[in-house]
Amino acid sequence: MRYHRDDVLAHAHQLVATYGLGALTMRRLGAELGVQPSAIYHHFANKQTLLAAVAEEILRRGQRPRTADDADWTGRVHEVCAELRDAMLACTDGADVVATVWAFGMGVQGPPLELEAILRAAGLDDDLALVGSRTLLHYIFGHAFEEQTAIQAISAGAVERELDSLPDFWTGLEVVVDGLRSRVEAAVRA
Amino acid sequence: MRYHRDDVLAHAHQLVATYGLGALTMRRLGAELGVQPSAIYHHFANKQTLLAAVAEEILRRGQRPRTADDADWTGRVHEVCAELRDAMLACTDGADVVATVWAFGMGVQGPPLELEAILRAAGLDDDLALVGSRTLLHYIFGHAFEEQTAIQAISAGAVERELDSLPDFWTGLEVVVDGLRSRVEAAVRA
DNA sequence: ACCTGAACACCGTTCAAGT
DNA sequence: ACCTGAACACCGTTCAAGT
Repeated sequence: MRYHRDDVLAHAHQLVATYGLGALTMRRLGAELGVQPSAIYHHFANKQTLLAAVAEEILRRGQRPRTADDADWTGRVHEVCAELRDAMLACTDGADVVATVWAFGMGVQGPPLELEAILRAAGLDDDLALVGSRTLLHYIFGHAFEEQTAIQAISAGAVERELDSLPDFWTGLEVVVDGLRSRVEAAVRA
Repeated sequence: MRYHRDDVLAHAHQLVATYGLGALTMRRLGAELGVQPSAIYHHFANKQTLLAAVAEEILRRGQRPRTADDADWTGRVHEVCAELRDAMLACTDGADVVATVWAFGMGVQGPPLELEAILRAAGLDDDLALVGSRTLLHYIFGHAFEEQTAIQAISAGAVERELDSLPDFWTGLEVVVDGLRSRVEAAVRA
């Protein structure tokens, strides 16, 4: 059996989604495809590149059509944040994968660019739109990573942490959005 | 030569601080101490436990005396956030280590508890103080992790990202604090 | 274009046994 | 209490060679 890049990527994504990031191994991926580990290197330069592709795939699968709602910037921010969060939570270790790839500056540029554009359209200058976009991202990544890790740690039996000690996602997001609102109002007044 | 737990921990911390998280290996740690890899397991149950101890050590070394300034809660929040951030940035991969250990719910409880207490003292109820503390933490972890990774990627020659595309830490923190301020003012009015 | 086979230089962890 | 020595079951990556 001979594979293309997309076949290998699909299998890599399925491996992560089903068994978690720890299961994504060049050797295991090769074995599941019935191929030598070294064969993977024909499709991806190294594991980091493969992982970046998996992150993009996680986001791609989570994409939803935007509801045309140009009136309120906060509604548009919520929509993008919810899509990003849901995409990560739909995949085992999804937050870890996406946040790691993002931190290394490899791809995962859709959501941050979209948030930046929304904040600029709301009236913020370029610098503040960048800061706002990144602050939202850090919050979303941090919350999703923590929530996902806690859920998995609990379901794995290592009950060292209680699920109810996890604060609600939307309450925290609202705090950040409130902070941005004060900047938007100041910008609109000027 | 025979070692105690603290000797092993000090060497593990130094390994991470000098060469990064990737250099922290049970085998390498043993080799540097002139001991078999299996000897480490006499002092730490496994690598995860050792890593948690390293995270605590990173925070311990970054501890600073608090300037007694009870008047303004925002000043106290800034102080804790700055200490946490500086502690992580003082160690190679410090943000990665501390955020990972935190997400796994093993230790690293000082800063979040301190932030919670400050927010409660400012007038927020328990739920909002928890949300606020976590939101600040996610922001600090996310920003420090990204900044540290970018700096190291650039200094390693892999210049795929520009340092000036990193938004300022304090501007983003101010956005979150502004969001919290609106909650504190609402709580004080009630 | 896609893959094999073999090798290199590593991992974490366990466990019986030693002092 | 602290460590040895050996083993088990893995890693990512390279590279010449095959079809």
